[in-house]
Amino acid sequence: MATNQLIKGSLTTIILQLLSHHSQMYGYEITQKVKELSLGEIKVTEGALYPALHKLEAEGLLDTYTEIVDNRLRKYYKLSQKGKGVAKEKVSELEKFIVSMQAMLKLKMV
Amino acid sequence: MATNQLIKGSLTTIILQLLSHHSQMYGYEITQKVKELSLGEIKVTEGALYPALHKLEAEGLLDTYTEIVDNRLRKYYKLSQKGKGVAKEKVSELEKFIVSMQAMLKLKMV
DNA sequence: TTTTATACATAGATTTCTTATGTATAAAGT
DNA sequence: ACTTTATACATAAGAAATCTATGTATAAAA
Repeated sequence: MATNQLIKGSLTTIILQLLSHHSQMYGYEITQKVKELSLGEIKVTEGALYPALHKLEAEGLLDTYTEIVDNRLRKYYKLSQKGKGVAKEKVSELEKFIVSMQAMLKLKMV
Repeated sequence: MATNQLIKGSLTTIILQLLSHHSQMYGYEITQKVKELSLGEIKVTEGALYPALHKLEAEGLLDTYTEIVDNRLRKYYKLSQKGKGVAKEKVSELEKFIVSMQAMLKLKMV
């Protein structure tokens, strides 16, 4: 499983999409969920994930709270009201983008 | 048609994919082909395209030649032998990535 | 005792893109 | 006649997003 550089540009949308389908998630959980859903193809690095989460929080798209579980800190993220709207827009854009990419992958030799 | 930031990271692969299906293309032609295939959804800017083409050329993945057509310069790019191999790898990675993205887009609320 | 897993975070470097700018020809619109 | 749009290349400065490396800390497994 190589860290996939294709994720560049879509990580934020992936985070918003996951949080649209889970009432709350913590950082490590997101990395594991992406790994699981991509069948090991996509690895989200911490150096990419945490700054992305902090940025979304700073923009007011995510709300947070912390919990101690098994003596370890967890910082939970959830979509704010504003975040729910932006998530819909961004996910919709990603869907269109995927359709476009598929059109480009279906080419036949000219 | 907004310049799509989702393209980040996949532009190089798109170029290689297009050149896998056209024996040669010039820069402006690539921008138009992407626009056409994406139904206007994806606009490749010149500031992104030309540096990407030059990099691929410097890496030995693309060969070039120029032609004057209608009194205007065209610089044609085509895959080198090495480029053909790399194109296959990169396109295969992109296909896997798209599959992963679809898996993430199909989520249901948990 | 060491490695792996869990869980957060940041700093510096790198890559990649956007925006703006520049040159030049030709066709189309006003 | 003049301006805009299309064609066709290119680069520079800046912004944005990522990777790699590093750091702290607990717990379980090897």
